[in-house]
Amino acid sequence: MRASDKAYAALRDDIIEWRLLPGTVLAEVEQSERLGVSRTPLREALSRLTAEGLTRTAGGRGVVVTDISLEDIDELFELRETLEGKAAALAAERGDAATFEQLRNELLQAPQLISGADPARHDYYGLVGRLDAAIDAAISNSYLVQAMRSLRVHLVRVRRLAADDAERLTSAAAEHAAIAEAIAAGNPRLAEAATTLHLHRSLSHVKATHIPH
Amino acid sequence: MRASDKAYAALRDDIIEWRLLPGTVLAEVEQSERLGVSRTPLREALSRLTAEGLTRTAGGRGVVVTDISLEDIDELFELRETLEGKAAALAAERGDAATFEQLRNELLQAPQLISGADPARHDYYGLVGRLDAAIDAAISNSYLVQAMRSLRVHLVRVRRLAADDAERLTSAAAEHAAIAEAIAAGNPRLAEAATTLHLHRSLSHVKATHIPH
DNA sequence: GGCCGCGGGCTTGTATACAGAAGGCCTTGT
DNA sequence: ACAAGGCCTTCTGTATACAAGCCCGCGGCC
Repeated sequence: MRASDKAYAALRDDIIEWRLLPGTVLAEVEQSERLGVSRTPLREALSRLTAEGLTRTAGGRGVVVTDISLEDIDELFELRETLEGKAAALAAERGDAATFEQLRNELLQAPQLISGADPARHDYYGLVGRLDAAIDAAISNSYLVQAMRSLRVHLVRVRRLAADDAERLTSAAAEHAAIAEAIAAGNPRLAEAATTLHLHRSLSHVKATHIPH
Repeated sequence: MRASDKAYAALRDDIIEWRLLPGTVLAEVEQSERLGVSRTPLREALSRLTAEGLTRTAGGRGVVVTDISLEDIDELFELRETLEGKAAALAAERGDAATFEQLRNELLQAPQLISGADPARHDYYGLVGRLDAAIDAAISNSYLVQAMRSLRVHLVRVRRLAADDAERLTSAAAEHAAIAEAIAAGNPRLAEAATTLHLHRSLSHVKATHIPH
């Protein structure tokens, strides 16, 4: 693995997991020493982070970790609703029914995973990730996929602000199952509606259980 | 201006204007000598281009200019319709009516600019750019704006493939005026519909007058 | 006492030297 | 003659040294 990739992954995780809090200045020499790489690959990592919006240049004083305000969360979900709604609709038109039927059945049994301990819960997140991947593959639009991918980074960061209690995860699993079912049924409008519903509930949950940093 | 910015702008323009054709390999030493900068800022420029999708890494043999296929154009406009449709709707909800009323009036007089020589036509493109900027400002969603901005780079590149005859530009001006009017009227669904109509006609025009490279 | 200007220190931006890896070509064996 | 293997060239990836810019703080001046 390249040193720049290593530095990028390390910094990205530190920011997403809120180990590097908003406002933290990332001086090049300091971070390069901390991560054990030289300044050149570190600069590339910082460029990528800044392009993604996780950091911003602070005019001659290095780059700083960007903040996420309540308005940012609203804007994020507004775009997410647009993109993922369209993605679900396209998947319903173009996707393979059997694939999503299978995912739906697995999602309906997800509560057993959620109620379990941490390793099982990790399996649940993997299942949701497989649904996302299946949708990405079904829509066959690389530009749309890339737009959603760039959003997911921020969304993971926001998710870490909320309390993922078992109750919410159980509801979310049912909502995901509804999306998969609509896609399997080949109903674009229903798939979009199910996605809208899920995202609104997710947003409400995040805003309700918001943990200040 | 930084050397990396200069190299980025030069390469980006060369690619968008089709002076660097798809498949061209951009070796670091070669390009750094051509543009009069060192390898370090040039690498940063190439990273940015690759992140935008204008180039892609060719596994150990530098980066190559990406191609744009017919399917790419379809995918591009599919995403564009989603994003700009939502943007127009949001602008209708949140925008200032007087601003868009003014833009509509100017767009209705645009045929006079289009029929003229090149400097006037440049004014027309500036006018359309002001409409885009007004929509960007009205929606007040930085994530959506950024997603559209990253798309526009590719769209300019595609536009260079089509013949911008006066007839099409006149029609486009009328379509833009319809969008501005719907936004000024505060009608989100109408604004979205007008945008959908405009984009479909643009896509048809591009595909009809497509110039192979 | 407040404001403007200048200098020191630290930061980023750039250039270049070095190392590692990958592809191509030549050679050699079958 | 063809294929496989190794060497060599050339590229990218990394490290470091150098230059330029910016902010902060101090001092003088109004």
